[in-house]
Amino acid sequence: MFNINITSDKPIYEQIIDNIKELSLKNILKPDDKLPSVRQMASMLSVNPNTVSKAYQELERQKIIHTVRGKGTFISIPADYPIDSDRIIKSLESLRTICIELGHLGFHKEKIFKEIEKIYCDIEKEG
Amino acid sequence: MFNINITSDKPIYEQIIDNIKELSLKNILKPDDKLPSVRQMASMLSVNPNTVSKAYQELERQKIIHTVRGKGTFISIPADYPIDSDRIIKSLESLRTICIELGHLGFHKEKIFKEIEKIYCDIEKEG
Amino acid sequence: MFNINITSDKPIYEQIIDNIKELSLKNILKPDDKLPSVRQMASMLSVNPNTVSKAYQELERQKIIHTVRGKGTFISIPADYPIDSDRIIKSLESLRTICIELGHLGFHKEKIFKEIEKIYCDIEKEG
Amino acid sequence: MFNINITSDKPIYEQIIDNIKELSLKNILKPDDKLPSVRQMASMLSVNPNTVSKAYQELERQKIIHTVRGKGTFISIPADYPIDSDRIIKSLESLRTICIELGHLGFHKEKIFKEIEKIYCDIEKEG
DNA sequence: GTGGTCTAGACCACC
DNA sequence: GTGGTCTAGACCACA
Repeated sequence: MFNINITSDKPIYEQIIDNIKELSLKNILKPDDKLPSVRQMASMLSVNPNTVSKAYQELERQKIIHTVRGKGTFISIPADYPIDSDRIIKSLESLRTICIELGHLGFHKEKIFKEIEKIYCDIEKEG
Repeated sequence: MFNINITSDKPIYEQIIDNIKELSLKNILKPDDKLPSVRQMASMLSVNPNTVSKAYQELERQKIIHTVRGKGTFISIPADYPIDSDRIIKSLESLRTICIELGHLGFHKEKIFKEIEKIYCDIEKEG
Repeated sequence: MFNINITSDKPIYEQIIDNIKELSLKNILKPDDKLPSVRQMASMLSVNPNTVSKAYQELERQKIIHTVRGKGTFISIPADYPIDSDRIIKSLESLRTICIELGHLGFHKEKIFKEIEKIYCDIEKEG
Repeated sequence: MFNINITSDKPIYEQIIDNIKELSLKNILKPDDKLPSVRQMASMLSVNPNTVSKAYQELERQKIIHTVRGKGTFISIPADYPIDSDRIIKSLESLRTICIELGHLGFHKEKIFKEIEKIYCDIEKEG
């Protein structure tokens, strides 16, 4: 279920975040589903609990999960208006950077569209 | 011409790389155009020459620029078959991650397509 | 273990690269073995950490080593298909240049073969 | 006849040296043949005369060519005993380094032998 | 003039 | 603890 690559240049805590976001978007993790505890998750993934903790904190900050003291951590109901304009701006900048990079790698607009179709095809497969 | 943000979390040398890639894709920097020398660029950007040098070296590895000994650094002619499959895989993974992130921010497929149209509109404006 | 000659005309970071490649080919450094940390290696060789870092980064680009975040740097398992055709072309050009140079120094084909036998004898001694 | 690549990482003056050594070994340039003057060579190759001059000086130091004042520069008769042991040691070290590099690129002894056969095949073609 | 290498020393993110 | 980035300033080879 979780893809973690300790060799990757991407920090492990970010990979955990990405995994949970993906499972949530795919509706495999649904609102009010309980996440494994920090320690369970850490031993599942063979990583340091601090790393998992950092991921959970960031996800909480982004209102994707929330913690109930003494109960555990749960997937949140997506807000209608996230309006975290900083994150939007950053994401759109990243999108721009990647389009440029892909441009240099021979991917032009239509080819990028096709790749995105593929990604959505995968994301919406479940649900 | 160059947008560098010293306070950004993205390393300066990567920002330089991104800027040059963008200018090259926009055809503002054309093949055989001379880039500012390492020292010129460094003083333009108020940055250490080593930082510029690192950016140039990475761009050279990616065959986007090349150096002529004692003369300077020049934009290369795009190769017909670059195909650095590692870079392609990484870029497509980033694209996937960003689509998921944008999904959580309320951007679904059609909205992402519109954003990419905007990006291409900007890139191809010159030419 | 490591032969570094500060007065050599060959850059120190390249000498470090060559040393690690040799130890790896001799199987003295085996896959998953941990390399000394950048700082350890730097103090071992009485060299600046940045210089070691540059060597490690180049070795990583060549997929001979890889880093695990927060853990250190490790010898990689040789890929089945590395095939960096640029590096192969460059190496064969160097081989050609050296054969010509050795030709001028009185080494002809058979004598070069004998030298290579010696080199392989040394490389395969361990293992 | 001359292959010079100003984009190469190898200094131009070394490329000139390599070219002349190769032509000499192939016996296309024979003892007592006159080389183009520094200026002729420079304009032939579109390089700076200083660069050609540096190459000629190094070739003279290696006793591969010699200058007759007022007459020009000529290919020397190969000495029976070059005994430039420094150059021999350096060349054999380079040979070793390249064998190791080629080892990492999937070329083992027999394959290297084959490459050398190819090189000699090319060198001795003329004669 | 150009880029390439190296040092000493600092700060940071990640685990 | 690890590696990654950056600075300031030096020296060198090449053209």
